[in-house]
Amino acid sequence: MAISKKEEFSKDDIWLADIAKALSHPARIRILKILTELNSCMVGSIVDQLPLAQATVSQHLKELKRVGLIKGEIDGPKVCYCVNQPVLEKAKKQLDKLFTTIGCC
Amino acid sequence: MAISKKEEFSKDDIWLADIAKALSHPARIRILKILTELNSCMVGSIVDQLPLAQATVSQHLKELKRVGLIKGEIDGPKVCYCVNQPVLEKAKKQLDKLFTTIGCC
DNA sequence: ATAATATATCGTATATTTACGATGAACGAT
DNA sequence: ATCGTTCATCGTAAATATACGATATATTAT
Repeated sequence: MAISKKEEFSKDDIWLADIAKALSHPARIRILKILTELNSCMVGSIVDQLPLAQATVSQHLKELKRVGLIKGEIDGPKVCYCVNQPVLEKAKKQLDKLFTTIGCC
Repeated sequence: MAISKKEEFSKDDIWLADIAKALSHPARIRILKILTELNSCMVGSIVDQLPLAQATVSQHLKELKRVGLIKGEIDGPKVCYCVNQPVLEKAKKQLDKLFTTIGCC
């Protein structure tokens, strides 16, 4: 695509677009829900509930981690992932702000 | 990516992911704001405010239209775009539901 | 009819995303 | 030390997204 023009927009818009990108695959939305549903948050448990290979799930987790929506703590050979509430709250706030700005509700 | 697995998720998750995808570029977030700010919503007015070529803006409008977030009415040689409130409201509702589900606020 | 204006679409180049198998790295148990 | 388990990363292939110039289409004005 030649050179990306994304950086020429406002910080806020770039940040929110990036959060939206992290939410733009059903697997990643499902993962967020699974992390909430399960007491355990091992990667294996997530893989079990998705129609995707372990390597693919790992990539999706990486994308969610990249924007800060989840965080992972190493626990022996396992990794325990969970939703990162502060970022989630910021995302909700910014999305609400956008919807208000563009006249919703 | 070989064959997409997106269809193997729930309708709701697919729909919300698709809305998120439409919001996943700062230009498209900016466009939604511009459509609200401007009394006029001609494509030309939008192009003037973005660092992108007309063809590129047209593509972004197409993506927003694809998911129903905006609609365009032909007005002579011009096209008047505006935010599609019902879809916007559904998007907000579904996003709120997601955030509530995953424990936010 | 012709010209000017507004927008969409086509063609194309490059970047990024999605998916997977295979491999590697880290840890716990034997 | 070796083995099994858990997860990330590498390499790779195909799909999709982004960007633009050029062109097509449609309407209004002359």
